[in-house]
Amino acid sequence: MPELPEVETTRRGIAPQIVGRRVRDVRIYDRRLRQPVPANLERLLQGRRIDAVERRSRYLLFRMDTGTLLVHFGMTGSLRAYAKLPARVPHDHLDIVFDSGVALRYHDPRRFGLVLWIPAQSPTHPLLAELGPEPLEAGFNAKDLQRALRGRTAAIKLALMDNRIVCGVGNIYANESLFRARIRPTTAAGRVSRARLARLVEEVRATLTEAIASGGSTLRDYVDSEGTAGSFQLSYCVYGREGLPCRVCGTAIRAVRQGGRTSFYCPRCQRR
DNA sequence: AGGAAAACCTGCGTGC
DNA sequence: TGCACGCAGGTTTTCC
Repeated sequence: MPELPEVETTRRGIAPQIVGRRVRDVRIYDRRLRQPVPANLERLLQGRRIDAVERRSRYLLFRMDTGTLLVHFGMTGSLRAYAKLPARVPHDHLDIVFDSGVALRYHDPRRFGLVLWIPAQSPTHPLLAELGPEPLEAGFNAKDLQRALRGRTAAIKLALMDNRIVCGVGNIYANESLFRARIRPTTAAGRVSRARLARLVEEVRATLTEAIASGGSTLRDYVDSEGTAGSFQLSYCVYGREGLPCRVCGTAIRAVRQGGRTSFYCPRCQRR
């Protein structure tokens, strides 16, 4: 499910329901994720109050006085809030029940996701230590981006999806942002001019902001914390549109493989 | 050291 | 109907 807009949509849906609430019960059904769900998670969370729900890159961070619960959705993970939990279905991994009766359920068929505990006194967690700037914050700008990409021969799209350069931009939104900035995904990152990088920064911001406003994208199964589907997939210009006419010029959209992922672009609108 | 490829998983659509 | 194959929103590891 998750690029930044889907994680942020989930955060906004969940936070008002659980901030200030205490964990009444934790039930774990399947610990198998990218790393096993911690053996003592139940004890760590029991009775703790949620002070805040934050997002860094595609990580959700549930802040408590004793530490932070870190949740990542991998490719297919999701977190939903329920006033009353429904019957379990395959790939439900765990429930966190609060004193209000609201419960969060984590579901992840492919198990690329993560549920980890970070103690309050520990240094920056390795997963968070090397992350680049947030794309919607001032740290993501043409000047710093140009410095980061100087001399790089890797394709601009791969750089855009590199969490050390800028975090949270995945395959869908990298493709869409590059189309809107009129930059071909295969162009060497170090060869994109400052002016074009400035345009790219603006288009990444606009694309993500619009996607969040649409509640994210629902491709196969993603729904927000309330179970509502996102609608940004209806706005795609290039993603998943190989062979279909460009919405701007009518030229057939092309697909190419980069870094094991499919890139989509308009050969006429994105010349270099 | 940068960069490409493979690995980790399950589910679904397609084509034979 | 069944089966083989390829592909999918991410990240890490391995290999050149």
